[in-house]
Amino acid sequence: MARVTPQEYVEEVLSLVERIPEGHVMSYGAIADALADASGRNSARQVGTIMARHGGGVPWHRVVNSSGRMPPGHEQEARERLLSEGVPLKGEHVDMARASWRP
DNA sequence: GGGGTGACCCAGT
DNA sequence: TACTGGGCCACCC
Repeated sequence: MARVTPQEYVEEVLSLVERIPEGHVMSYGAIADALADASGRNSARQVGTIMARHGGGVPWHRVVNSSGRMPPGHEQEARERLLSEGVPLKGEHVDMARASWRP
């Protein structure tokens, strides 16, 4: 029983992404877990798809996978932005141990 | 109506 | 953290 429409779920995800403080990042799973009850479904994969389709208006570079890996095709851009915000990077991936953030 | 795809995750090694 | 294998579910053809 979906309490919110898919569009509202997208808005929830984008809203949470905008809430991520500078210098920190959040994993897709963490976002899905934080909004799990908002729609009754929890799948990091759906969050990733949402970001791919509607992440153009939010700091998508602050969202990475659990390994600290960046979205394919935007790795360099994400790396530059994270570095500019002071996010601890470890080579080509984010240092989750220090950058991971939780609402 | 059926099948493949993907900005992923977890457990075990 | 890294690598492998298996699972999950909305979206697209």
